[in-house]
Amino acid sequence: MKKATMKDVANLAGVGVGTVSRMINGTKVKQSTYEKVTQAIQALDFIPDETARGLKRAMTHTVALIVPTIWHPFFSEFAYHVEKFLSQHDYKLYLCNSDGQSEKEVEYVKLVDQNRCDGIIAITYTDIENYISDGIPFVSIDRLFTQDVAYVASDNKRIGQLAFEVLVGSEATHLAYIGSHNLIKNRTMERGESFEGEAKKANVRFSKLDMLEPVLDNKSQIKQFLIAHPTINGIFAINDYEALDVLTVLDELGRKVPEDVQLIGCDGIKMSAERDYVVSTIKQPTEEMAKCAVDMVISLAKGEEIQKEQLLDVTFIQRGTTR
Amino acid sequence: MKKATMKDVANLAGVGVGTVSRMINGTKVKQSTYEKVTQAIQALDFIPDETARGLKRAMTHTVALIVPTIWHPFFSEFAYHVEKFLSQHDYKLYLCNSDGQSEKEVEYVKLVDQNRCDGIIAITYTDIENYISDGIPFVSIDRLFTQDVAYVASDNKRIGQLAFEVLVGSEATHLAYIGSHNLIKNRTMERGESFEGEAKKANVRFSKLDMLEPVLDNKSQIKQFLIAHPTINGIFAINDYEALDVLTVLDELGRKVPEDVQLIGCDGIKMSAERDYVVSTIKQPTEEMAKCAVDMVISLAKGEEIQKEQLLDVTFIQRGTTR
DNA sequence: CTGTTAGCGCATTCAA
DNA sequence: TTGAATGCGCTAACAG
Repeated sequence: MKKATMKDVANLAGVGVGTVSRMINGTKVKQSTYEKVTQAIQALDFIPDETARGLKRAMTHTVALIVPTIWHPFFSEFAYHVEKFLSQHDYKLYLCNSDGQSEKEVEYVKLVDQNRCDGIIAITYTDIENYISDGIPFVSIDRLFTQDVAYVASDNKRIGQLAFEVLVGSEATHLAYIGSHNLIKNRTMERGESFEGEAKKANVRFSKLDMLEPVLDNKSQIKQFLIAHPTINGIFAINDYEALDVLTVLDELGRKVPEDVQLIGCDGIKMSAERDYVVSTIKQPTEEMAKCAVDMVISLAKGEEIQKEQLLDVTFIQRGTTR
Repeated sequence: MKKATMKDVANLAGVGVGTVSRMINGTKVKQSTYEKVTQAIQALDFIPDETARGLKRAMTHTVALIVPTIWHPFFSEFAYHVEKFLSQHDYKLYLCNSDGQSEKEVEYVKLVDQNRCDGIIAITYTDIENYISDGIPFVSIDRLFTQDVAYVASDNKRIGQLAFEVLVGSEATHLAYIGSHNLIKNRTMERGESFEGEAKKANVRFSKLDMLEPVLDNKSQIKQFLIAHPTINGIFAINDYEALDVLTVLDELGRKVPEDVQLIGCDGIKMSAERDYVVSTIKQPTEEMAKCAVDMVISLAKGEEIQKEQLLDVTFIQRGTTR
């Protein structure tokens, strides 16, 4: 049977379409009509056409999430929470994998102009700020824009400090930072900078390996570095993947973790909700970041004024790679 | 500036709206008008309103993907590929986390009736077949429906066979299957069944631990089982997570892998594209499954007739838990 | 090849 | 409180 429209409902209930529309949108109607219409809706299995509503209201109740790839535990955890919170507000989510390519990001940003979604939450590490037509509801994650773009990020400076505190607190005497970066300024760089800053300030022995992306021979560079600095006994890696690679290399070098060397990662990734963290780590508050981003983007979509910057706190998670 | 509409473009170019529409939809027009219109489009930054197109054509070029949770490497890999293939066909993807709850699945299935999407790809382990109004474009993954629902699955019988062949081929003499299942009939159960069948057929010593979900004390049950059957030296786990738990328990019991005991998981999960598999495993052809599902759902959305059953082949991936 | 027009299904204005 | 009418932006049918 063909899908029922509002007109069908109105006819069956013996009222005007306007009345049905108002009822659906929550305007109060007389009790008797309410019942008639409700019956008609049920009888016809009527479900409002969201496309038509979208056209009329110029609002889709949809948000696009742009990530480099959903196939990564940090992004998939984030996406999970974003969808959860959006869903609580009755919003739908477009999933957009950019593969880190600027052109794809730009393509997905157009979803707003096409009226396919009301706003965008994006994790990008390329240069797209120039393509964000201003005025579109856009919330960036962990990214510092020069322009007037809303963002939520975890406190990356605090991450470096915390890593320092933990390592020194458990008697590391020669610290090292191991990480990589690309040319776009993003906030993860601050992790290493503040870690280094703390070490220098406290006059603790410090070395670093900061590679320029794309990094092809990550593990061999790490190995070289660790051989060159054999006294390192406290390592802070820029993220948990890097930490896992460091762990592998340490193992190859026959160095015991955490007895000989302690290691802290960053991000707090887990393969999935019920699995454990992979190393001792500084955890980003993924769920709060998602909630924050959702609240912001919905507010922006409604044209409300918001606090454009949100910095959230991080926590240390103790696992097997520190004592 | 307000968004330009087709009418604006038509006015500026001095043509009718129909002409503009036809141009956008690829109908041939005279070279001179083509140029005029193209200029007007660029001048006005015109982007067609997809909501209006959707209303008119009753087609949204959007597909919904329902998964238990995107925060799981198998589902996020699958979702990654699904989005990639959809994108190649110029389709968008709604991400839907069901948390394994039937009500949420039903809610998301309604997206089709709301005209928010043209079809659905779903990985479900609950009893929703009754809620799928027939006729809606629905493709199920790894799930055996009693009704006339299209599905794509990997060859789960072959999975069990392959696991058997590999283990026996590398000289395991006492095989075991470790897994769990719930009450909904799904195809993963076939993995253990065919594995057991092969063992019986070949007269190889065989034990099994098949737990009923929800399993609360997975590892302790595994430990008990392995202690009760100390001669087991070849284990097939229903999936890679189960295999990881088995690995942990074996380690606790001081049994060397793969020297004392060999272990094969299933699914072939990786934390992300560039990371490695976590154990020796029988890999599901995730990417092909995604391609297949996308092709099927788009065909169904177009009203085409399709082959409703697709069984795809699996492969053994050798890693550190087998010799 | 092109302009005009009639809806797609709904929300909203204006009268009643 | 309600019905009727108008139009959101676009596509497709029709006439030229």
